[in-house]
Amino acid sequence: MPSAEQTPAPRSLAERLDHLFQVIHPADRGPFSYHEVAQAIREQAGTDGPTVSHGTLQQIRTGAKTNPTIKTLEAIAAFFGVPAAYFLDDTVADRVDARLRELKAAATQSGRPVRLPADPRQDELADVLADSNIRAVAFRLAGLSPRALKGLRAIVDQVRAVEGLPEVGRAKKAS
Amino acid sequence: MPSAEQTPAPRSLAERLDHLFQVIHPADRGPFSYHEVAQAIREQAGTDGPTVSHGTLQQIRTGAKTNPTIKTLEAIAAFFGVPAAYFLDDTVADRVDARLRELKAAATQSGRPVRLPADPRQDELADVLADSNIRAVAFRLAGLSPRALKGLRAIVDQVRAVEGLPEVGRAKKAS
DNA sequence: GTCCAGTATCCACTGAAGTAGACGCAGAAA
DNA sequence: TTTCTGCGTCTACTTCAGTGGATACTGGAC
Repeated sequence: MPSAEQTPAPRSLAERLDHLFQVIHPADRGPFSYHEVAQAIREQAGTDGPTVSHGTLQQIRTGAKTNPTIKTLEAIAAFFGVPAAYFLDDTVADRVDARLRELKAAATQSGRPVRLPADPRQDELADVLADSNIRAVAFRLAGLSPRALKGLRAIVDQVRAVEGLPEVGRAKKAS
Repeated sequence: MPSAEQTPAPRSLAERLDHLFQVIHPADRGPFSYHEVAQAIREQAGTDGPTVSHGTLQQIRTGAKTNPTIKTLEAIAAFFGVPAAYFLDDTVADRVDARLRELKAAATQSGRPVRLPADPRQDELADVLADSNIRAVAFRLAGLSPRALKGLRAIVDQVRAVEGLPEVGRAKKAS
């Protein structure tokens, strides 16, 4: 039952970031570019939050820099919607990767949401934010009591109805 | 599941390191000194591992430096026997602190120094196994609008607060 | 073919993290 | 008392993480 992941090799920081780039991206296109991520982090952070340059992203991903500061790490993690501990802790990394697979499967099942036909580039941005927000919610579920989760499930079902989304059959259980 | 801890959870990096200094030390004496920790890390690491100077320890603990590199963090965490994610992730920090309290209570009776030889992350396996309810919610998130997801995130955060769970996400609140 | 927009990579520069020595201040021993 | 030892703090210096512009490459539009 614990779909035992057998990626035994303790992956390096570069490999972990590369993995995020490969796995997390809009469904209808390829991975993010360094400039994209850097700019998104810059906008999302505003004035208070930490930012990361495209150069730093490239250097960390390619292994040229192996010892970033925690603020850099947190900024990157926040963009991809994963806890910063993902880069430091094998256990956290495995759990996150497992959940990422679940979310990816769920997203492909429900199909792409239809969005306003505005600027196609903004459409992609909205897609990205959606994925990121899903992860933000999903990670917050850990530790909640079954009772609370049941209540939340009902709430989400109601929200789905409001937004005109189909019901989720409980038979869906992509292993 | 962790009983709702009421202790004032250390939040900032400085507070967390200070907490480790206060909690983890030989039973028959006071806390470690910076020089002690620095030298112990130096010896324990040998030639390959990362080291930390006494100045760095003091600066981080007092808040003079708030953005260390991950190798510095890992070296400190290794000495105190806690996962490096302790400094970044509230959930990990709470779990470790709970375990530390247990060990301290047991150690003060037996007169042994407080250490963390065991892996404090084994508890997370239970969380993973209890994920069926989480999956049920997560599946329903796919396709929802960013606006709805943001609202749900707030709801989940409130539920977490009600159940005494720590906040999720970037723990940093750079003053 | 020529542009052009977007990409990854490289690299000189800036600034902050890390270092290690100096300093002052305790408390204990002589 | 003085001396010594060990402590935390401070700080000049070194090192390297982070930045951002330059560069070259690619694929598509014309």
